[in-house]
Amino acid sequence: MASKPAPQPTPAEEPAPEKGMRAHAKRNHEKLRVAANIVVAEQGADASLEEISRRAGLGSATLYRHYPTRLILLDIVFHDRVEALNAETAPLLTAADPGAALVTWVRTLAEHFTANLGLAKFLMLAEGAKELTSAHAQVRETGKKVLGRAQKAKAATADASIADLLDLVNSIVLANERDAARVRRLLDLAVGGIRR
Amino acid sequence: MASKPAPQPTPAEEPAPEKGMRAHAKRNHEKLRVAANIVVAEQGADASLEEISRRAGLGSATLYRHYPTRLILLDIVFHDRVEALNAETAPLLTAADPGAALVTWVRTLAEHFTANLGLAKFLMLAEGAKELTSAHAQVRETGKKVLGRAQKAKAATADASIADLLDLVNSIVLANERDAARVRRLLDLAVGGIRR
DNA sequence: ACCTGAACACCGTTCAAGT
DNA sequence: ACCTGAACACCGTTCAAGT
Repeated sequence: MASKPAPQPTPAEEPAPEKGMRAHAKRNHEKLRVAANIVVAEQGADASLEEISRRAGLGSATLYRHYPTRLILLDIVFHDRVEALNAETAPLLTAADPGAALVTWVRTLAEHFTANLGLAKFLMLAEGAKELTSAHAQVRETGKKVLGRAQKAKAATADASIADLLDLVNSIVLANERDAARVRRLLDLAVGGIRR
Repeated sequence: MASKPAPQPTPAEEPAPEKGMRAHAKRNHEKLRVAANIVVAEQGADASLEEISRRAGLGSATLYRHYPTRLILLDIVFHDRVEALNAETAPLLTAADPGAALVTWVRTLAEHFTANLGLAKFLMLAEGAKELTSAHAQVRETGKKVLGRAQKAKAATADASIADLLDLVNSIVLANERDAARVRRLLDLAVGGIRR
């Protein structure tokens, strides 16, 4: 058992060997991620970056080094949530009743959006920046198919595109993000229509 | 004609007589109002108060003296627009077709909201702060009656309240305030419903 | 009575200087 | 290679000091 394998004579003036630096940076990365999760949960997509670095115990410039843009940071924060949303809506693609599936799709989105403050705005920002990763693109793709199936079954108006539908959901969520019951009520109204 | 009615001996250390001061203050008031109109038209309800005072050529503290809260300032800025909206929607209360009147009411609101950046948010803020002046209250009252007539004629779902309807309109407008065509499209969808 | 510079407590973002 | 204090250009709001 060669327990001490001839350590490289690392100069004293260097704070740590390269491997140690990377490990240190990695720990900071992680600290920032954890802090971002907390602060974004509290403040949403517009969370103060200063506050995030403060909670991580680091300077704000370090946050910028690790996450050059807000969108990149939000992408890390919401990655798992987007995947969970996709997993939950996937079965709707083969559901027996396409009309009911569409309603469920809208309600599931609303649930995830109100349960995760900032998620709706993040998806909007990601679309606007055309930085769609596979995860976001899949939200839209699933929605498109669910809507298409409902339209083919004459269970949804042919007028609406997936862009319209996502925009409608996002608008209602953004304006009422902290009131899940209200979001659900307004979405049900919009899906059912006001006029008779 | 007693032209010089024994003027009070105003001390020299006072910069101007009371009447002059009031006129001066009134002019500043007006400068701020004009600047607010311009900047709010550009930036909406969240317009920078610093920018408004800068454009008025005054210190921001002076703005606070004249308009202690943002809501008070917005109330001045939007007063005429709210009255115009009320004037335009009033005939809908006696329109022949209550269902069509409801659709027109929604579209008229949308037009005014997109034509006047910040108006939708101002009305929301005013409701939240319970500082409804008669002008805002009338928007709601007219809407309530128009909706009620449509419901009585079985031309609108009995599920929707005026609060729901205003909230729906406001949500869609706020998220798409700079794209009037998009607002109209999404509102038509919501009024007509997605599901068949 | 009215106005204002300056202060205070915040932002987001960048960069020279440190290790 | 990585981190950070400090700077820069902004906010909204308040207040002592000026006239």
